[in-house]
Amino acid sequence: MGRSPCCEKAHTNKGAWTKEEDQRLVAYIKAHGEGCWRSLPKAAGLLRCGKSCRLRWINYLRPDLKRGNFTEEEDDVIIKLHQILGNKWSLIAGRLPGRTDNEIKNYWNTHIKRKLLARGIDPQTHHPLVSGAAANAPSSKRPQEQEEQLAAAVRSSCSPETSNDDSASVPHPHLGGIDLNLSLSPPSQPSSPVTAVAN
DNA sequence: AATATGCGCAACCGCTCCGTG
DNA sequence: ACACGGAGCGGTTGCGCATAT
Repeated sequence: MGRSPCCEKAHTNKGAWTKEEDQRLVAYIKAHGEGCWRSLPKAAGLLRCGKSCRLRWINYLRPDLKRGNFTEEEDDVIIKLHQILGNKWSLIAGRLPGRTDNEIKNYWNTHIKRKLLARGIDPQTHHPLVSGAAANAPSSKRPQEQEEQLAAAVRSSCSPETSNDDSASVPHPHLGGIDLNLSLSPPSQPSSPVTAVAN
């Protein structure tokens, strides 16, 4: 309904990023930090949409990214978290330092889905395929509810700081013994990621 | 060696959420 | 209380590479 586009499409590049564009973006964020994405491209001298810059930075250029293969342990964490959160990739990514939501989403769709299907498990419901997959998907909950559920799980079982009984060492029952450190924290620590860039 | 097919990753698109005036 | 704009998220697509035929 007449919503203004996020950028002037006629004057923006699309498709794969060039080395020069990457360098410009990195240099700008090093110097100024992650500010207003909408105005960043112009300020940085890039013919890109702000959203595109943000995505490129978060998914590829951020200095704290791990990259490389997922470990078995990470696989497991993703599966467990997906069981609780559903397709909330950003929340899942927040529990896996160095991994991005896009990366996890891709990994889920290409590897884990197949892995679960091979085990006879429905990747959406995490229930056995044979029984009618009419189970309620976890993603039907609102994000806030999910966070609250996670926080509650932490308080009741995973928080060594706040709990004063032995349950601190007992992970969430759904999590199969994995300590997920489900504290409510933003995916990427805002402690000046710019300064994390090696100079 | 050439071609076809499948797979994985990077990027785009559109929608929703959230903050601000 | 409402409208608007920006940021963030999830789904989907397209391209390039690897493998099979």
